[in-house]
Amino acid sequence: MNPFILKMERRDSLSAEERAVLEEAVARVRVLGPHEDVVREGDRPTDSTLVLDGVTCRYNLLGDGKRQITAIHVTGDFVDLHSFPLKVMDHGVATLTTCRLGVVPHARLKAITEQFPHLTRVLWLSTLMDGSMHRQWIVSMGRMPALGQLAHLLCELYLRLEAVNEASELRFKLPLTQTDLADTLGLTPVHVNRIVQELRQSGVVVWRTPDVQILDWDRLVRLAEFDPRYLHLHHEPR
Amino acid sequence: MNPFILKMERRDSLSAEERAVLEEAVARVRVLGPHEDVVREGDRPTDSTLVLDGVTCRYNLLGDGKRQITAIHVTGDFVDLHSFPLKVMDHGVATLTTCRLGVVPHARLKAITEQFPHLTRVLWLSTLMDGSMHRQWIVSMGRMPALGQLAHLLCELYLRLEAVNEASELRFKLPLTQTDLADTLGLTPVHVNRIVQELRQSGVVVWRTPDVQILDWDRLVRLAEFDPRYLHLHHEPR
DNA sequence: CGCTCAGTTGATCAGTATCAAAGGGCGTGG
DNA sequence: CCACGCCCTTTGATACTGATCAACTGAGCG
Repeated sequence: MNPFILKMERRDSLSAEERAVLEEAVARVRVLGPHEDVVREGDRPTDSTLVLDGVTCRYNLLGDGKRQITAIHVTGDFVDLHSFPLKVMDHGVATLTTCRLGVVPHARLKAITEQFPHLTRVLWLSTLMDGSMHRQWIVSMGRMPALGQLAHLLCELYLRLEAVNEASELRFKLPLTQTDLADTLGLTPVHVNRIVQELRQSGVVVWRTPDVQILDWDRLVRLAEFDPRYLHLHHEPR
Repeated sequence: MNPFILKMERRDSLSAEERAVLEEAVARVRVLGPHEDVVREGDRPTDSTLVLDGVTCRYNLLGDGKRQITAIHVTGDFVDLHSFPLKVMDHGVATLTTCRLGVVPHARLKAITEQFPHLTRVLWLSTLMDGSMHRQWIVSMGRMPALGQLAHLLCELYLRLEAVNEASELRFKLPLTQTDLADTLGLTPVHVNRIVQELRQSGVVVWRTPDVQILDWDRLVRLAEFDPRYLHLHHEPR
């Protein structure tokens, strides 16, 4: 099953027809190796991309080559659904690991918006959840120290992976390098290394890349000031 | 005319019927003084709010009372349109100045999604533009020094205000205190004060709150590494 | 006329960046 | 099967941006 269905059924019910429409929306599957571009800034995609398996990110490059990752997308995430109404990409999307990607033509998305109002709201919802995460990242970056910020990212990724059955028992795979994490958190790799060690030494996590095990969820949550509300994990009619 | 129509007609054409539907979507007008709550985190609004006039912000509060503003909304912005699919607010919305707000019942939004697919995509687009701005803020916060970050905010607000005829000739009103700015940039008020002075002394802006005049747009853009693409100011069918 | 709040200034401190270099795991080629 | 090379991680020393603490100014307003 298309994991986007799994993800969204945590938040709302889908009819059999809607599920079928989503399944059929995927025109083909694309496999990319790690660190390849999915779309580049300035592109005008004619398809949107759904992560069937693997980890991708959205990123922006700055003048002097610095990179900022603005979102991490895992199984079930519709990475660039927003390119459908937005038309022109204002950032790039790249794989972090080997990925299986579902290609969804904009024409099929348009057809959905013409024929399936509720399913349209579900697609809309999925982009709004991305927006919620963006806001939460802004909060972390603006007002949390580096350690809290990293702790927050771990909490978020654990719950998101759990929601698509890719994490359980406080363990998950985090196949990012410390440099990727630095670009995500807006820090330097050196500093990321130091705070990872701090998390390890304080006994909150066991972290042997790519395996992360959270030993003390409550402490991690406190460090992060984590409140899962923004993940909108509750099921209700939309 | 409802300024949201003005804003969106910069990005796509609306039919007379669609414009009428948007006009009628506003059930009533609410006037709030400065620094009042529009919605609070945890609320389940039954209406969404459109800024007819004034400046509002979305914000999150942290444990020790710190505040992070995640978005600034001006005339024509649909501040909490996302509360319609999202249902529960994961952040608060407050006025920064006296505001006239249009109240749009979720029931009417739902009716739009059932009957007007193109208009639905336009509403969706408006929330996606918010997402683009969020991402750009993440980039600024993560990879730009404080001065560039402030410069970026000025560039963005100027163009956004210009798009709704509230700014021209590089002049606009920015009725935020330096404390508000600090909460949006993730800095302290003291440091904001210092970088504002730096901008003034380098002759890039004349800034006598609330009046801002940009003297050297090109230099401001260079300081900010500003690229307006993310504002999606281009007109095209969505 | 005094209060309050925004803005300003100065001194010092802390967190993170920068620069430099060494260690470790893993795949590839010899 | 070993050695080399590469990338990621780790460590140390130092620099700098922005935070903190404290106090003062000035304007608006009751």
